[in-house]
Amino acid sequence: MILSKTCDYGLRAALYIATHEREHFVSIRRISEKLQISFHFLTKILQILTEKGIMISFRGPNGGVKLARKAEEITLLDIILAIDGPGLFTDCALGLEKCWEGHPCPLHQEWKQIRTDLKNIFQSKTLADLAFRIKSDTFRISDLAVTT
Amino acid sequence: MILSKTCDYGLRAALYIATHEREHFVSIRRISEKLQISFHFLTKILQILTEKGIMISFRGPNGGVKLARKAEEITLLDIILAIDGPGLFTDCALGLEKCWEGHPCPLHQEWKQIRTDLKNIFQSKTLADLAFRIKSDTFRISDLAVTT
DNA sequence: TATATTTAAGACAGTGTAGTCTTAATTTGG
DNA sequence: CCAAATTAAGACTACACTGTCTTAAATATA
Ligand code: SF4
Ligand code: SF4
Repeated sequence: MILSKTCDYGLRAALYIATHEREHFVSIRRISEKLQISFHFLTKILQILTEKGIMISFRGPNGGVKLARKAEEITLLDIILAIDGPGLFTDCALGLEKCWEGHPCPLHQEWKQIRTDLKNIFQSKTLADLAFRIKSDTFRISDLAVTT
Repeated sequence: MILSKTCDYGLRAALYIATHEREHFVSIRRISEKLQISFHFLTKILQILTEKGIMISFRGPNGGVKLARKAEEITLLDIILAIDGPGLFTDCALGLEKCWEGHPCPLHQEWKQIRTDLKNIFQSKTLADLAFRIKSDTFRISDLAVTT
């Protein structure tokens, strides 16, 4: 898996939130049910996103989490960096510790290109972009056929 | 990490072997020292490659492992599939279990392309290709500066 | 104020990957 | 045949990632 399971859950939750009103808090319980993710586990993941300033949380009745910025201003990369860190975009394909340019591993060129492509994709897609696709009902963020 | 550590070790060991004579067996002890990989762990990894028919092993003095086919005929993909399996080239970017084309996750297009690019790179590079780069002494397969 | 709702925090368990160690089997060479 | 070298096999340990559970803190509303 290219992203950790934790990160996949975080992305899917963020997309669920982005497909709903920005003004309301969405309860984690609800997200966990809709996306079929363990409630407690998801709580911890969203706490990370809250600490990192990507989400805002609120306790008590009608509480939950919501996006800290507009969905147009949050990229997938923001969430991936918050949860998995930058490793995917910096690590060596062969697991070498030090990547000296000028004396790199033999996959240098190809891998560097792939890493760049990957980063560009995640950086160029905002939550709003994907939320739009999801709302069109052609795309889904759960193994269930329908997610409301 | 895009490949498991086990797979990185397997690839690096295969590249080390490919940079040496095809006719001789190379001892696992030597590979582990040159590449700074735990001997016993590497033994198990190379056993996998032997089981899968990518390597041939031989016990006793002057024993070791060697490539079962010519280095020109073994691709990186062969080794990755043997160790990590096909998941990297088939799994969903968001971790969904089922990937219905026609109702996929919202990263469908982009991710499918990246997966294809990745597979093409690994499939188009043979051990011989990379061994050539390594022998030119510009590239390395260890954190050490020199690997003989 | 009391109760219900909801996130926060942290302890804890399960699982899989990574790594270590011991013993067995095979082969060579003296 | 015997000793040394080397892979095979499997038990075992260590650690990180995933997931569960319990208790605390904050908030709304009746
Ligand atoms: S250049 Fe080579 S050594 Fe450096 S990160 Fe890329 S693949 Fe790894
Ligand atoms: S199309 Fe979408 S759902 Fe299917 S594997 Fe690709 S990313 Fe995953």
